[in-house]
Amino acid sequence: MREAITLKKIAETLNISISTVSRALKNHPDISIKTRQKVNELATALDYEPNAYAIQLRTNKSNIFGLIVPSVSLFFYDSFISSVEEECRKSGYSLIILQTSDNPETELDSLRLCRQNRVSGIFICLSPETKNIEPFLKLPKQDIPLIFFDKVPDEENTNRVSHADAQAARLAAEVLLEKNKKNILAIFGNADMSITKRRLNSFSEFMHQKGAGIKVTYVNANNAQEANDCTKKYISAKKKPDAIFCMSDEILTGTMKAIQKAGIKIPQEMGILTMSNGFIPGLYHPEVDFVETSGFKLGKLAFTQMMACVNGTKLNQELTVDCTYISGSSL
Amino acid sequence: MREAITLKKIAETLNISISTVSRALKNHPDISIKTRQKVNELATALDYEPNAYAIQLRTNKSNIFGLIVPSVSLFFYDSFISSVEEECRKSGYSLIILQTSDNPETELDSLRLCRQNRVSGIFICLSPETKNIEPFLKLPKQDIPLIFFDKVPDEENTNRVSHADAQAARLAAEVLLEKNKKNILAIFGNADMSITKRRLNSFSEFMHQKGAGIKVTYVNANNAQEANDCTKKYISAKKKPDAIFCMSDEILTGTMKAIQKAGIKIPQEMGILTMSNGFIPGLYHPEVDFVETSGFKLGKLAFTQMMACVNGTKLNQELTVDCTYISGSSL
DNA sequence: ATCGTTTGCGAAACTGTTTGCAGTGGAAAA
DNA sequence: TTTTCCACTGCAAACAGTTTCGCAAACGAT
Repeated sequence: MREAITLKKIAETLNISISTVSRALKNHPDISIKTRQKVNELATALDYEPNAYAIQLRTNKSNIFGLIVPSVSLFFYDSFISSVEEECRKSGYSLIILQTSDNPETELDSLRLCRQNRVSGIFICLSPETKNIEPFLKLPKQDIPLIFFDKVPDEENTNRVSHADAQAARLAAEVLLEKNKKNILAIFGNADMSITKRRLNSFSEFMHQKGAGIKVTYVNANNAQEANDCTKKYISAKKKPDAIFCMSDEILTGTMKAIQKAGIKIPQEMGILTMSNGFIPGLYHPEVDFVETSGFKLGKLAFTQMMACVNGTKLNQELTVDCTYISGSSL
Repeated sequence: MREAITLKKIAETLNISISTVSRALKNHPDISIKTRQKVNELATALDYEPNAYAIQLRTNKSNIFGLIVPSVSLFFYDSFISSVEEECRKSGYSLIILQTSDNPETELDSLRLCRQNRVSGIFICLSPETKNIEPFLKLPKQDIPLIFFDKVPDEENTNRVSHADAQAARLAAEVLLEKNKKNILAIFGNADMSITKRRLNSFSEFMHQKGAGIKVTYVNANNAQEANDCTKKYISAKKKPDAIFCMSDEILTGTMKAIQKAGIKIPQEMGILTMSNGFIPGLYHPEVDFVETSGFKLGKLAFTQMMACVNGTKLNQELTVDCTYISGSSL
């Protein structure tokens, strides 16, 4: 094992003191230009890089954020991560990524890892299984900023970023109304998740208020397969729905499978509307209309809020990304 | 800013020395059970976590790997990352993720960050633009294990993991032969990438040897749009191909767009075969046949090779994941 | 009473970097 | 000659944790 290059090694090689080397590398005016040149040359030759651990130990600041997510490779998380990493890089931070597989225990392990690494802040998307969020709420008290994203808890006085779920679901309902749909199958996700509740409540509230004469059937599906199953059931009924609303990409993929298998023509026989970042809707033909919920935008917002916290601003509120309707050819 | 909990703080509170606290927390037999209990209680109450930086500084080992990738949110990378993270977690490592956007400069920045963080090893998928890989080849000389994955360079004496591209492309060609296709449009990726060369060479070699009477048209497409364009061109020709082979998911999405738009029936009018991890092919109806190139498997293999390096075994060879044909309904 | 062993704990060194302070020379000013 | 000043450089402490070494005190055996 070759030892790493340190200030000490450079100092010994040049027969000067460590502090001189340190200052020379930072172009400190105290050090003579001759010495600075010598030091810089040797440092470059040896590929010297300062030891982040020593700096972090000294300053008690880490320049690393932790990002805890159910899975990297699931629908929208990748784009969120991509977006946050990009912002981190711009601001000189790095990102440690931890997956929980929706397991609350693993979530706590990840939290511990973040704490051991003295991260400057944590982004977390809670798993639906997590009931006790106390360990997370403790963090801000220890001056570790915490940003909940996407699946945020209801607790007030926390930093949360999410899509404007209510607005987005309402927008979806408006679009369906405008397109004159009269018999809608609306498929939502896991009934326990607050994101589901908010989307469902807003959607149904709007339909109650303005949707006179419209029949809406509400269903919960926990995954793509369940979405597939219930779509199959409803489209083979006598009175088929004339439109299906899917709350998410995951549900859309299940639903589309059933529709394509049944050979139903879109949009002639049935309309489709989903909520998505647009990638999956764009794969189908015709391209599926969607209310855009962008992981990229959410990531940028989350990072902005994180930086505010790091800089001492205590927001402790929920910020949301507004959603827009992107027209496809499926309605 | 509340100060973090340290051994020192616990020691002062209990009026004992730091070393006693350290030993007590590790259940060192030297320390009396009474003292151990006192210390453990207080540590738990204060949510003490050892400072990873202090440990890493002393031991010069980091328990962190760096993973450098063009983009987190692009086709197969998410599943690779997911897989590597999972393995890291199991082995007590963490993962810093860095995106390069296929920019060689950003690649070098990421490398520097990894070095500053004294990562225990680096996984990297080079961007196609990168011509000079010298900075990366230096790493192993400094005892920083380096694993190239997916888009690996040709250099011998490096650790590489990739799909068995030649075997996979040959398998694809075999399948097309078996299905009795006679006029094949084969769309490959960026002509500069070694992964493209290997797949193309193997595919065409097989066709030359065994594909008597089969017409194969080879095309390169740099992205989904180009794949779409060239598919459109060839399927509107007088003598349509009876099968299209896509080298990757990215190409498949472009190709499928053109096929669906043209209303061509699959598999009756045209067969489709792609190389993929299976997610995207499964979205279409009928589901697209593919030769499986799994990011998950590749991630596991990469991690295995990394651990071998960390443990001092110098492999310096290319390992490959064998690919299998997964039958869909598109051939 | 003396010696050896065990128990329980503390002091100090070590990791790499930064930084305030304290020199050390040499030259110029008095 | 002496004082002052300046340009340059080194010393040492601090960050948090681990580890080595060794010191006391207590206890039993001789």
